[in-house]
Amino acid sequence: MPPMPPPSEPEAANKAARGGDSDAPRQEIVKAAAELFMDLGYRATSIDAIAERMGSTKGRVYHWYRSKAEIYFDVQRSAMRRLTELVEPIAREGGPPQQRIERMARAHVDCLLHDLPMQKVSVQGLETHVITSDSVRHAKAMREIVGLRDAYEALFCEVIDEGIRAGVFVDLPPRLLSKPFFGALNWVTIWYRPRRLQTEDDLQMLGEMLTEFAVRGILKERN
Amino acid sequence: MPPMPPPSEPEAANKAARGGDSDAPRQEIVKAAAELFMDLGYRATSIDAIAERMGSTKGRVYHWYRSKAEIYFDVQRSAMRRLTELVEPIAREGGPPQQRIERMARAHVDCLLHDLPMQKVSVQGLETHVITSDSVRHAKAMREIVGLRDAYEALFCEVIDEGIRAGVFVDLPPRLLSKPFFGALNWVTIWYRPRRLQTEDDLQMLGEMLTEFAVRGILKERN
DNA sequence: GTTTCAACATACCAATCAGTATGCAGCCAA
DNA sequence: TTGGCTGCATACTGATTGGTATGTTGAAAC
Repeated sequence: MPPMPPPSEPEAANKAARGGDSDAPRQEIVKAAAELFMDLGYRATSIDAIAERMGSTKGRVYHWYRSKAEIYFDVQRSAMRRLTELVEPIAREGGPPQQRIERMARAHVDCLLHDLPMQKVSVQGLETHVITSDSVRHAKAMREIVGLRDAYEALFCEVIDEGIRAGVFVDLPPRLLSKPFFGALNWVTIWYRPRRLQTEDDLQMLGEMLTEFAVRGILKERN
Repeated sequence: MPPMPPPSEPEAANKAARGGDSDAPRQEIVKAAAELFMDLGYRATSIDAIAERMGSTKGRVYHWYRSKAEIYFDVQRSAMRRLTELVEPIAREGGPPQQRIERMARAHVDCLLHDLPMQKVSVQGLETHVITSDSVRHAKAMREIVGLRDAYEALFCEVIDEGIRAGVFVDLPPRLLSKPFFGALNWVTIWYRPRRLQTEDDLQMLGEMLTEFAVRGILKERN
């Protein structure tokens, strides 16, 4: 595999953007790691492979991260942050619950499809494979990730609850109803493989189709 | 972990039941392996751990299997065989497509829930993590598993196609429509954790709820 | 110009683990 | 009773890999 050219993105002037923590080199590592986690899984991905994908060596990775698990948790954080940034504004909007949940689902799927590596790692229960190896050491980070996911799913559950009380969604516990709802959407991370000839239009149609399926699943039939 | 007592099942008289291949000790290994694959993932599961779970040692495992990948493929085969045995008869029955697809989905979910370890390993794209390590050596076994899964999914696609032509299901390619359909059902292998206080009734209600959600997703709305 | 330090690269270690080689007990046939 | 064979257990090896310890370099600070 030929070494990748340096990213040469507009990397200027975000040095101390955040608390001095989340940097540009860290994001590059997270991206490379997410791609490998997606293809090989967490265990099978070696730090050397992550470094090689960036055209560097292990030293660089361990300069920015103290362990592989820490990289993994950053992948999770990034994924949840992007989803929340996209979906939360829609959830806070007004309007009928049916339209809001549809727009939220659509944004959710679009994010999955356009950021597949990170989102695939995040969305599947891959975490269990990590915690079991070091259940004690990373308990705090695990709780944080679980908290982020719970808060994100709560956005949907609240809108679903609204729709139930309005009588337009089937009358079941929102927490339970959200499971197959997310299933219909998130399953795309399991079966979908990006093709060469796939256009942006194809992705849009796919997103629309999955969204409509999921919404039909919660809509009460109106005879 | 205390060593498990010997299974002491009715293990008599199935010695040469099949072609002399699939035996009772092999099934015990497959079961132990499936449970560990589910909890830890393929890579993180060591042969020693599989043996320890059976109260034996590595020698026993390697007496019946030549590699870890071979065990993995047997888990897949067993899972697909059970599903197909349950669902195929329903698919071959007569009756309206809506009722048939509902019964098939129900049988599918029930099988997932009652055989979680094997089915979870089978249903998720865990396979990719295996092939990438030895893509050439296990290509044949991989093709077999993929073939089994394709044939199984085709059972659903055919009934869906019937329903589309009858005008009761939404008019989309069955192959595509089946993706979120399976997603709504299969996602249960990701979020569901068996609880101590879970009764058989709870499982039944869960299966019913997921099935109804999935069927609503393909049903054309009748205004 | 030299001190300092961030940002890496290189070399190395210890642990894990798939797979192999070998030992060994019991059973069955001759 | 012996020879062979099945069904394991035990001992061992080579390869991988997470993590550490130690160089090295370029540039800013003074």
